[in-house]
Amino acid sequence: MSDNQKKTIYDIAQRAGASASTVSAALNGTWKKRRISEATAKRIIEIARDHGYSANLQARALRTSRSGLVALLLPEYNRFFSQIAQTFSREVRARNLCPVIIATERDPEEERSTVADLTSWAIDALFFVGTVAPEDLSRQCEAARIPHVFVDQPCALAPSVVTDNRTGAQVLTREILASMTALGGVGTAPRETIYFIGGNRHLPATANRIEGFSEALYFHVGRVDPAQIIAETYDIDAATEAIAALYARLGGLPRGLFINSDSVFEGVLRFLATLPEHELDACAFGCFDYEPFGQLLRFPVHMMRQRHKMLVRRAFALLGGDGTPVIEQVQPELYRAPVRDRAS
Amino acid sequence: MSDNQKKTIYDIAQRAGASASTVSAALNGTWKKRRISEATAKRIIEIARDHGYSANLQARALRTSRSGLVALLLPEYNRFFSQIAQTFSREVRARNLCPVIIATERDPEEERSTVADLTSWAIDALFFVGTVAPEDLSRQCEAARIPHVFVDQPCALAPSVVTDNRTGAQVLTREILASMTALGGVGTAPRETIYFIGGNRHLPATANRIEGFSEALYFHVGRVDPAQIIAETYDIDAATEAIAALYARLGGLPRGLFINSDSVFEGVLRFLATLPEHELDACAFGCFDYEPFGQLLRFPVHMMRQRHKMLVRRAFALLGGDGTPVIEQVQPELYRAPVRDRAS
DNA sequence: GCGCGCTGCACAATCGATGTTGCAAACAAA
DNA sequence: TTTGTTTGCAACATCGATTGTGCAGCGCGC
Repeated sequence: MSDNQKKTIYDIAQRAGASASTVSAALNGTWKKRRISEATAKRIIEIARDHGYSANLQARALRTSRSGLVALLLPEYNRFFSQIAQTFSREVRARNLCPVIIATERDPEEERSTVADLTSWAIDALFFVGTVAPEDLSRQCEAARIPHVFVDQPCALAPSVVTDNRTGAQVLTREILASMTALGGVGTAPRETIYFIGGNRHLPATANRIEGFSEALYFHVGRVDPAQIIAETYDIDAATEAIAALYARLGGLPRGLFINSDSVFEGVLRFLATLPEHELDACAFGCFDYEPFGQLLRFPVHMMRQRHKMLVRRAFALLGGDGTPVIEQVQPELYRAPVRDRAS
Repeated sequence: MSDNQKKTIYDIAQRAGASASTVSAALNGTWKKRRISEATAKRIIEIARDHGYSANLQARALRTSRSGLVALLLPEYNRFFSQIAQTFSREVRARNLCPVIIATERDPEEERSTVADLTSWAIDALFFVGTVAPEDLSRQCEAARIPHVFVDQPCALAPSVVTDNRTGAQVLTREILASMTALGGVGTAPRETIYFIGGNRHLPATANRIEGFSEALYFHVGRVDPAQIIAETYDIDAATEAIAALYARLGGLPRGLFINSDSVFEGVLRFLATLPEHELDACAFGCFDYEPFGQLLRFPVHMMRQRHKMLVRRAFALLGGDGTPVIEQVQPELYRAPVRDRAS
């Protein structure tokens, strides 16, 4: 029925015996404003449908200088970021826009050039998740007048939505301490206390979690030893080494462990899997990230789940604002691991 | 230094005392072909850089009817698909193109309309991963003359790259059977044999895995009971129920379990976590998907890792072809779980 | 001094959709 | 009949980059 050639408004105009501008108005819904009779509009719309017309979006974007594209920059597709991507994708499509998601692999130069590319595409808005150099990126967007928001990693120059890492860490730490109490109490001796492991203390997220951790711990036992905080990197292999080193140094596991992310969890677990079960039973674990498989281990692990839906929704809401730098905090949720019954 | 207004080739042309066409040629590298002197070209390029010029990609795409966008459609961002997305993203960017990744949530209508949208964007190529209605989508692309490839789910009308599920399932099954032998042997009695659990027998991937499973099993014990195959859905809750039902029916775990995907694994594990350890030790597990946490459980799980990089690379290679329907198979890799020593 | 070929560039048409402006026809008011 | 007013639509310029075509100027041969 429809020729397989590309259709333009001019083709439709010819078929309808109307002009291109009339067709345009009919199809993009502005026909009322443009005083096109309802009859003409309906007729054109039908003809367009019959011929399988679909607008050339480049042409539209060129003319209107709005692309209908909304972009998300993320470091990589790990579990957390993938969830963010998923929600982002839904939210964007719900607004009849097109999501563009790009992983920049934590490379600042890659971030820069990607933003430049997106600028050339006349992106309507830009979301940054966990970027390395927020301020630079914000300036870049500012120059191109692109509305933007930061998620998970705050920026001093633009609206940001982040997890309340400090409070979250306090809550998680308290939960671990409670479990430790059940396991024989919290003391100040190396083997009787809790350790914070993983993450990068120079990044805001980790820094805030360390703060919350320290506060909760200080409140409980009155002191915090810097040696209790091991936070140089999120690297998974480094995590395995770090926990092994700690184990060697203490002559066993400590009574509590605050694991600072999914990837660190995986690394730590690699070591833990080599230990006999009774050693694991004598340690209380908490992880600041939610990992479904964490529920399925043979020992309980408390987890802090970041609310990716809320983060993304708030970010969208902030986009509507005037771009003033604010930092919104979203509370994470505690998953409280049930105490396993060791019947067998 | 540079005004914060948008720059066009006309602006640059003025600054350079040249014409727009010369600027265009200089900037997009065709200046040699167009007999622009090297001196002029260099000068223009420098001026463009100084003024922070970046081409309007809509205009370019409109004129050339090539957008430089390459799209990937996937059902959702689970672990496997996220890895695919990651590699896809890299490969596309390595070719100086822009990746557009969209999740269609396994909804055929969503798939259709997304492809229509992408068509309007004059996408250069389209990758489909795990789509519901491959043939319809292929016809749609054909009509719009968009080169396309199917990954992970074959299409009868277009080039496809899929994991060799049949051979993979054979290998995995053999591995599980070997472990079962060590656990007391493979028999035909319900508790002494192996079960296939999860996935949808009406989808090609699962169907092929069932084939491979059956072949390996038949070769080993000479018979396969249809009751040994439980494959109605990938749903995670359904998996928990299915394994619980099986456990109830058999009065315990069977001696071997073939788990047909990451999500099914999670569901099954939810049930397994409630069992005493010695019951788990008496069963050999295999999972057709790779899940890092699977290595870290207290019992061994063999896993088949799909080679996402290879899948994506082959898909790119097929794009170069003439679009003839072929199905390329990629062998998955076996992760052979070490036998845990139960010292403690 | 004329013609020829080459070099180096400018001109202008074009891609498809948008929206401002203009202009007939229809109708109303006077 | 003349003068407004509204209705319904067509013409045309425009967004910014690409590309076929044209044409000066120059060197060279004869």
